[in-house]
Amino acid sequence: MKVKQAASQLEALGKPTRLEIYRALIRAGENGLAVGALQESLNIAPSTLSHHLKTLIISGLISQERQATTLICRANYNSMQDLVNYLVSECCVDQSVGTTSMCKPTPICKDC
Amino acid sequence: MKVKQAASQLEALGKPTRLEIYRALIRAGENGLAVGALQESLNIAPSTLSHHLKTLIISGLISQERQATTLICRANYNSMQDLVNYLVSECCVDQSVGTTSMCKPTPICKDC
DNA sequence: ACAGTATTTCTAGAATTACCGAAATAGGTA
DNA sequence: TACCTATTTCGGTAATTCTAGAAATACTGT
Repeated sequence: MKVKQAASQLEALGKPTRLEIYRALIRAGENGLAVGALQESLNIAPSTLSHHLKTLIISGLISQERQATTLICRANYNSMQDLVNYLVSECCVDQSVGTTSMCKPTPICKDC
Repeated sequence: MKVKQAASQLEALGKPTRLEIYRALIRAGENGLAVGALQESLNIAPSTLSHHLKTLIISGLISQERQATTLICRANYNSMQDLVNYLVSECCVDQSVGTTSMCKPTPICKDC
């Protein structure tokens, strides 16, 4: 993953409104949620919700599938996985030899 | 973790410049990096770097320790761990029973 | 105290973003 | 076709943010 794409995804999650949207989709699992259901449960203006969904879609974090007149939104779990991996993948690689790893006792990278 | 704090940390990582700063510190491990070393390797104006470091510090993602005239910056690994946990912690909890979990074959939550 | 290096604060302009109401579009159905 | 529901696009305002040069501050060593 390139830094620009990772930043785009992190920025997409960096506003409370969009983070709530995303977490609702994470909670929903593979069933996803309709735009209308999101709008009702989060209580934000339809145009605002649409705007935020677009941001999340462009970043690749979520996707939509049309079912008749409703649009089902789903979190893209692979994107989240890739993003987390990107954040921790180079953990400690520049660290001098012989020092204790920062990653213990709660390692964020598999090599530490 | 509250949504506002998580969003603050994600937003802090959501600009390429700050993400590069953060990743440099992740790579540096527990030794950390001086502000001046960051400035030289990333080639950004000192005032801009200072501004971004402040954002990262306020969000809790990094911290600084003074060593004589230089300030050593370090990534706060626990914060990253908490943030990742927050993102995936409620994965699939609203999902209907009987459906296959989205979390396979690359689970992002330990329960799936 | 003074000089020197390291870093932050101040200031300001350009650019981006959030937000929402109103109008427009997409798809389904009678 | 005409209508209905679901969702997006448009238009505009207010607020935030990025960026960096110049000045100010923090700390050390002499």
